[in-house]
Amino acid sequence: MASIKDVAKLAGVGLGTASRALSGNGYVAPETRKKIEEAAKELDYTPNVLARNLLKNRSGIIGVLIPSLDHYFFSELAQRLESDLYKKGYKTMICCTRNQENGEQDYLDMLENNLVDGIITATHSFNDEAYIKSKRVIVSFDRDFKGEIPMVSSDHEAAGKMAAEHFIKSGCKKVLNIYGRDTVGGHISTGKAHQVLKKELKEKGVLVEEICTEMGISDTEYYEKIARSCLEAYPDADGVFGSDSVCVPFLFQAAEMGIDVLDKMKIITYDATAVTRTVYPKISGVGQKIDEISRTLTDTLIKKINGEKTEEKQVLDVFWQDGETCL
Amino acid sequence: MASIKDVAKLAGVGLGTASRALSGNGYVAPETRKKIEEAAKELDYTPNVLARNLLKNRSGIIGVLIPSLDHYFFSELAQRLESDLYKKGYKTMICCTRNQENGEQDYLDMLENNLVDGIITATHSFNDEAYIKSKRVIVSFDRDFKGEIPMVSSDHEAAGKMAAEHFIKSGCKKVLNIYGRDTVGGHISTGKAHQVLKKELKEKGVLVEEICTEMGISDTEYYEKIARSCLEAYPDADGVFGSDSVCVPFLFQAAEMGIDVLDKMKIITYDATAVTRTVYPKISGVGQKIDEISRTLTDTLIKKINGEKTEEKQVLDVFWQDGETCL
DNA sequence: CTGAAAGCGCTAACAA
DNA sequence: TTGTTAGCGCTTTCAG
Repeated sequence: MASIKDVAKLAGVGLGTASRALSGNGYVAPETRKKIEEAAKELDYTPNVLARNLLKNRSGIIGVLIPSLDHYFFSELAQRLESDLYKKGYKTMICCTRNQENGEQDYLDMLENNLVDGIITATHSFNDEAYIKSKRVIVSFDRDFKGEIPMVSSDHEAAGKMAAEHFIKSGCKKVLNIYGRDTVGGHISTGKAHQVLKKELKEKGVLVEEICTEMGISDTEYYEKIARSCLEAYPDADGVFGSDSVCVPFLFQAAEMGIDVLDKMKIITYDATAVTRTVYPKISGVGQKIDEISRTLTDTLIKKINGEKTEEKQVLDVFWQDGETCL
Repeated sequence: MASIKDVAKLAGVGLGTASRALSGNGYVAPETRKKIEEAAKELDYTPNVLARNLLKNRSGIIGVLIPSLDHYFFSELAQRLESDLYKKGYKTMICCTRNQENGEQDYLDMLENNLVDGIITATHSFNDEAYIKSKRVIVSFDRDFKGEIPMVSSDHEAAGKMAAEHFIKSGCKKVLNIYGRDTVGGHISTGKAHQVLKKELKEKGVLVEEICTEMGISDTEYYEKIARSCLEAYPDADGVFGSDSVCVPFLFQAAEMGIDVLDKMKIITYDATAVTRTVYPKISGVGQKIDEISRTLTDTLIKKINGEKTEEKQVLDVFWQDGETCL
């Protein structure tokens, strides 16, 4: 591993000169520069970013904390984040906190450690204090740290309203409201959409049945069971509102049970990630603008890194995805 | 940011002693240790890994190069890799090379840069030389660097045979063999499975129609179009072999066109990732053992990091996924 | 057992 | 324009 010292020696110049020539900052005579570049090439020199990082006290790496990658929503979000961060000159360290014993704390330590220049967190599992204690650069997705940490989220309230509107427009009389039990209290998350949906529907005299599922399960069979038991328990339901993980199996379990879902009930999914478009019939629903979320998170993070003032809370629009399962 | 120097000063000890106490290497008197630890706590000291990395010339980070995260197979693989690497004490830097101008080279540079301790590459887009030139630690998934770089892959030949067997057992007479055009010549990849399938089927007198799709497209609509045109062009086909991205839309497009696929034709998917189990009817197919792939890649990489000898080529079994679309 | 000093590879300030 | 020097924060000899 040739160092810049070796290059300088071979080129017959001082250490500083070599550094300036190679890093491109500061004045170097064209001739000298050429000599240095040749020496560098000959020695097959590559700069050691570790040393540079130590000096600048930055690594150019951003930690992205998500529950898991093999989940439609998060894999899309991670994809966008990686891409956006790359464009801004940052590398992405991916940190999946689900399945990992002490993962979140461990990853959070990277900030104190200077291993990452900032963290984008999109998990809900950890206690707030550890985050807030950290004085470094953190931006949160969909999780409210009471103003201590800038947050970006989708307008879950609008999502609930939008869904309610479509159920009502479709003339639904009894809607199954299926959502994951919130593991952390007080955080704004998709739960809000379910609350609003309920309120809106009740006001219009639509019956709402609440079905609580366990959180954080990505097991297909679990959701299939949920779907089956719902279909059995509420044969007269004519509407379903749930996450993609719920609605996709719902659609297919109904088919398997010989129920003509399209005719019998309206399904509205929340998140409307790629699967809901891949399957047939396409599932109608409310979607989060993942690319906009990613861009906003990235921009906010970089502002914070640069010491600029950032907005405390940025709420992004949701959109309606046309499909076959609801008007 | 309190440094170890500050801690030493506050504790009234030498720099080295503080370091030994805090890092746990070397002898320190219990009393002294206590003093140092208290000082560290008081100053809220956290070690700067950047400095440690420079000294040790390692970062504890592994680069994982994949085409994209929002792809069923790769998101699952990335998930497993992150988890396996974490268990071994490494952090994962995720590097998506698709959509990124000069991404692969840029990420590859990280190795030379010392930013990562090793790279697991699962992309097919780049020229081999850049990889082979690099003398550092690389392990490849499903890509043959002619023995220069250890490779892990699935037994695509067995996959082809397995698929053929099932088509034959089901009495198929005309099978559509749908595969992406290989962008890079000579690399072993899923293409091998399609070759073998063709050979095996022909030997048994089964007709095989070859359908070539563009590579690297994750656009649903594109595959829907493919499915439609196949269904129209080959109304008498009774078998389909393709990737998940092909088979899922195929199933649903057929349904949309009012074709009773289950009755009319057998579908065998290759990769059999989670989607193929989520949808109904479940799609039969050949699967790659992603967790085993991940474990093998990780183990091999770590062996290389530790300077141990590694196997040049490790071929892993594929498995049959029972489903409704083929016996 | 402990302190001082050297140095990982690089950049930046200061002279020359 | 260039060379020298002083660190970034840490670990690790090497004396003591």
